[in-house]
Amino acid sequence: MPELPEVETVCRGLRPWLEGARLAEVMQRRADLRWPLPDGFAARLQGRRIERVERRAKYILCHLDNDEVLLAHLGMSGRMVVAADADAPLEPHDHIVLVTDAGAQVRFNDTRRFGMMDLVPESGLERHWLLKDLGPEPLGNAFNGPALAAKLAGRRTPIKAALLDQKTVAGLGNIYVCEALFFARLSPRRLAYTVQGRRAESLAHAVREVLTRAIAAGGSSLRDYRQSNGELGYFQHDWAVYDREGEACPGCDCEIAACGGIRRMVQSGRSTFYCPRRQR
DNA sequence: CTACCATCCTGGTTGC
DNA sequence: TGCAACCAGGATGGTA
Repeated sequence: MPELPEVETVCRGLRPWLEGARLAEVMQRRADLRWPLPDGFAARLQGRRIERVERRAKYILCHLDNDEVLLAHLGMSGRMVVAADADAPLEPHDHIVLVTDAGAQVRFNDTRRFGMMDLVPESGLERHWLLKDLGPEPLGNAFNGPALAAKLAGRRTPIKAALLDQKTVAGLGNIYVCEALFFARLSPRRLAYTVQGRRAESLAHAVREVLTRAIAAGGSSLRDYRQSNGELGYFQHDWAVYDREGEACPGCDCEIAACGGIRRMVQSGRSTFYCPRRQR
């Protein structure tokens, strides 16, 4: 699912409804998502004020007024839906419902239930087992060519797999890895340790660029994903290679009949889309 | 370290 | 049309 641009869009959509609001009521409709929810989950949220909504990688962090943080991940199919009508009946897979003192409702809906929520003390946030090994934020100051090169040094795994690894850089998923490799003109098969110097510079730049453009478009909408106001993101129309097998490469001017256009292959069990002519 | 696989779930699409 | 197989934006954990 949702990768960094979609999660960023969700956070931006939630802020007007949640920041500064107090949770008047929290409905927990099942005991577990991907993992069990913590003991007393709903009761511990009830009455708390949400001070800030932040994003770290693909995680949503709601900082509460008691120095705890509501940590959430959307998994593959998770959505945060702001209910226009608070009386509207709950949908299937609406697992958690937050009701604010202003009467707004945020419903966490997750069909495949690969998402998670947890309550974490602010002081131990960085040491949380899901956060402690995350690499740098790709849009932060710590992410650049040399930093990426250092992470890739010595790694004999394909660059595609290295970028999907959240320890290398945090927040990329299958779509944006394919897109970034295309713009950096690097083959997804290239071994990670060979991406150094100018290539690492170019890749770091491509990652930043594609994420920035995707956020500006409100993310990509596949089957499940919508912005929290119900609008669709539209970056899926801007994909250069993802889900475009057989189409013409937007960077080459060759005849499709001759080159076959964009290819699809499977790497570590996931689809990779690329242009074999342009990406080396 | 690395690759590979299974796993958690549901639902939409494809192919026979 | 029916039904089964396959596929999907994520991420962990085990094995060899």
